[in-house]
Amino acid sequence: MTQRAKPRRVTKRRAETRQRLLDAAMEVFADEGFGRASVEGVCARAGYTRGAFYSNFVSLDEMFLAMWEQRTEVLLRSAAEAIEATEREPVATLAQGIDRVLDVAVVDEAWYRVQAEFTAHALRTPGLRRVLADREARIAELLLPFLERALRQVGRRMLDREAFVAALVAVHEGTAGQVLVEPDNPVVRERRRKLFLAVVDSYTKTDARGRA
Amino acid sequence: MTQRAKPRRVTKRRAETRQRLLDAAMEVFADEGFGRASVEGVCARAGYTRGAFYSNFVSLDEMFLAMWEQRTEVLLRSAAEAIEATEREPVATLAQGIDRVLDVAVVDEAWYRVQAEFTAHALRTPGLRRVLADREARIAELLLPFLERALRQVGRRMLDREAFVAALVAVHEGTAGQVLVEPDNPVVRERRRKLFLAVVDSYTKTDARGRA
DNA sequence: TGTACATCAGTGAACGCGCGTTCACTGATGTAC
DNA sequence: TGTACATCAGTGAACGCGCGTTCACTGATGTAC
Repeated sequence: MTQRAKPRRVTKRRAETRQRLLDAAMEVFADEGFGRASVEGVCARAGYTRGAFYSNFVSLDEMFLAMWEQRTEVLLRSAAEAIEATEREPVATLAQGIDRVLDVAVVDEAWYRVQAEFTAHALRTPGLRRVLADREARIAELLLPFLERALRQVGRRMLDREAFVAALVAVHEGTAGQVLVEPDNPVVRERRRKLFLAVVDSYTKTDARGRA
Repeated sequence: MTQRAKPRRVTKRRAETRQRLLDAAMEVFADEGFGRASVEGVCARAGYTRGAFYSNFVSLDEMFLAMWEQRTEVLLRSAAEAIEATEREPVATLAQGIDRVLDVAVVDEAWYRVQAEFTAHALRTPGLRRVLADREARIAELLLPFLERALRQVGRRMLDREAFVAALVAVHEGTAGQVLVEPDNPVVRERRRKLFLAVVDSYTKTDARGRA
């Protein structure tokens, strides 16, 4: 029974402000950490006064969620595009397929930091676990068709689809942390690739029909 | 040239206070997040006034590091003990060995949250990456002898020792997150076990000598 | 297309609170004899 | 073992600042004619 009947005029300027604030939030959260970030700090970085924040968000918590969801969405979309580009050039070898997976699963430090803090935050905040679970489901949904096709091109097929995707995600997150802790050590990055290969090898088998 | 010549009397009472503050910090950081925690909050939880904090620590940052190092130390030690208890009852099957690994790599929510935030914090703070890297090295040091022995008992040996441990750690951290996001879903936990098994299988081979 | 008007978006000042940090002080603890 | 003394550990009050939050106001933006 709230008085939100009117559809509101809203528009361009407002949308831009909101977006600039969200972008500034990403930077500030990555630099200082979510917990240490202040409304004042985010607004200053975006070039607004604090009032602009309250005109667009209720709290930093709400803003963090909005920012995280938007960034996640963008990441998934760009991954989807990268994957579609695949359609044209089929995968020739398993190793080549792994490289494609690694191209999609980018290791970005700023995002890793934010993601780590968001996970901790979500585990601490009642309704947010589901948000993380849903994201994992969306990743699976997005990745499976691609994996299926790529594997077929190399004469393989998945044994347990869900478990396979979950394993890839776990390995991505676990090794991303290691890569960032020792950013200048190429051995760590190579181990990451090797572990992906091991997982693909374990969770798939050569297909009777498409052999070689 | 500081005036710290005197060895200071220090003792019991002080050590207890420090410990109570560190314990309170663990609770507060897990509950509210490191960034949101305040000196006041930690002291209140420990039952002291703020002065006690400044008598023992310079800043929350220093305290976080001290607390993290102490907890890490305790975890590693207790893991070492659990491992030594192994000496007596040899491992009969590979699956049994995996169970032992899973017993050591406990998934604890409070600690996971703190660890996630500490990692983000460390990536943000110049000298702290090394601390994380050193920890991984210590884990390897601790785990390798155990893994070697257990594998021998099952007639297997490691192909690349360092890569193997790194893979186990990555898989532990990646799947721990998944388990905590869906704590009531037994499938997720089972997938974790399965992934550990896959890794062990990939990074080791049956030993020519000790076959069956 | 131009103008007059209504509504909105963001400003900036104001208020107050929580808390970081300091410090003189006192009860606790260890030491010397 | 007991006592007197020195030093320390933690207290609690005080100060001030950063910042969250509110709100009357104004320039910007869209709408109607």
